[in-house]
Amino acid sequence: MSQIELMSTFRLSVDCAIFGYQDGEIKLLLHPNIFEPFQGKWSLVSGFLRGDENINEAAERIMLSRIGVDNVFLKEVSTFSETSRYPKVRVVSVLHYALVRVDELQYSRLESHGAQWFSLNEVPNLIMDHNVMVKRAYKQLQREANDQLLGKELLPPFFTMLQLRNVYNCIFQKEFDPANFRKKILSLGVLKKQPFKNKTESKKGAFYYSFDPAVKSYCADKIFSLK
Amino acid sequence: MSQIELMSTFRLSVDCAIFGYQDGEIKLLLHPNIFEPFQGKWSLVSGFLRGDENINEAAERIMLSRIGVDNVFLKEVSTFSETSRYPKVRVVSVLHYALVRVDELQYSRLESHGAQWFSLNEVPNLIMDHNVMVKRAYKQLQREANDQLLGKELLPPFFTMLQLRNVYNCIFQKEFDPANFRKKILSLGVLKKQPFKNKTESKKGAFYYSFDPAVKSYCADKIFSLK
DNA sequence: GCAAAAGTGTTTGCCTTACACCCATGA
DNA sequence: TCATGGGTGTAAGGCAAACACTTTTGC
Repeated sequence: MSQIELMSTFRLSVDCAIFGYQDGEIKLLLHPNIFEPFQGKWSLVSGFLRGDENINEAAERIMLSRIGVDNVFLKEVSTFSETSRYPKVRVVSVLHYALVRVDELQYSRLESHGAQWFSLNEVPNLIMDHNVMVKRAYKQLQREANDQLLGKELLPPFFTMLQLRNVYNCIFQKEFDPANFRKKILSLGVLKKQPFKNKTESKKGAFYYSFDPAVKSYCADKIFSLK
Repeated sequence: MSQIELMSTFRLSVDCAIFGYQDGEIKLLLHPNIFEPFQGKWSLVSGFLRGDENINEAAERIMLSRIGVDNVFLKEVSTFSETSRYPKVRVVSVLHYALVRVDELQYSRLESHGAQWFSLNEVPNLIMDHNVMVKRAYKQLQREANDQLLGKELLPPFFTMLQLRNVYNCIFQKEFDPANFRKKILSLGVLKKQPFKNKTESKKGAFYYSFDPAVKSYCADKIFSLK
């Protein structure tokens, strides 16, 4: 066993599967890689850990510098460490997933990097093991969307029950019953009814809701049984 | 920003919270650290990633070399990457948890390293952030014990319903109702009744069960609602 | 016979699901 | 007036918690 093998040097990459909600579906933000040998191929948003930050700080820095959003919903998913996943240099990645409001992103910054939103069923071939990462990140998103009420991170501050239900329909790839969805969500006690209506999506008009900032922990138990 | 900060060199540590089941309770295997400045203080079982292996292989190598067991149930939990968590060198850790059968361990190997089993409510002060690691690993164990029927990894090949229930009582820190537990577990359809009984734990004698090797995925949904 | 665990059955109440039904209104 | 989503109500079914009850056998 050579000394190189025992004391390997490598770089730690922080990769972010960034999910947004646009045109009634969950989308994934990709950008073209700028380094050889992957130049031009689509990739998750990523960067290397620096000496003056922990992994979470690195993820926040990368999100801010690449898409210009701060205070992002960010969760660690898992590591990727196959020895041959990157040529020449050993790179270990820590995958995260992020939820962002598409309208909050600075399009100028996105476009300057060539970033684009992709539907989840139209994700192209990505570099390295990034296609596997997308699948795993999405699974974790599904699991956690059932542990707590997400949506705050994907929707504008005020949203209708229809909009929230559409998000959940997308995430879980199923049609929730409108009546039961409403009752279940309201019973969680984390939404605040607003005194004004959205009239663009129905004739009658639907009240807007927002997340009650007074409630910290959204849900202790599972939201849906998903049978 | 100095070059050091941008291109930090660091080592990647693989840490294992090893859980076993002994004397009717869940225990944690610790060993005394051998490196300065932590020499002699209790620590999780850990080692550094080498250049010729991925993280999972490293964890398996460490488990085999330290406690002499192969084919261990191993799950990645999360990373720990505070910049100041280790003096001088930057060390990023990937925490795992492992389930082992206490009787399978080679005691000679354990003792040569000075390793010891600790009750979960008697865990001493550990080095670095290892106490936080133990808590997080245990929480993940709880979550996953509700996603799938564990126990195979902690109990001998043949076990009674009482033994399995005791494991679950320990993991979830609650008393499951014997009748309901039996019905719930058997309804999962993953256990195989054996044609012989254990007579040491009750007068009447309880049939042994084993995990049915034909069943791969133990449980798709939650086992207990845990309200 | 007593105690103690094994094992089965039953009742109760809650939660989910499915769906009926009325409301409001733009086209 | 008709279609569409908003919103409320309710009946049926499934499931889990609580617990009664019988079995078995070492002491």
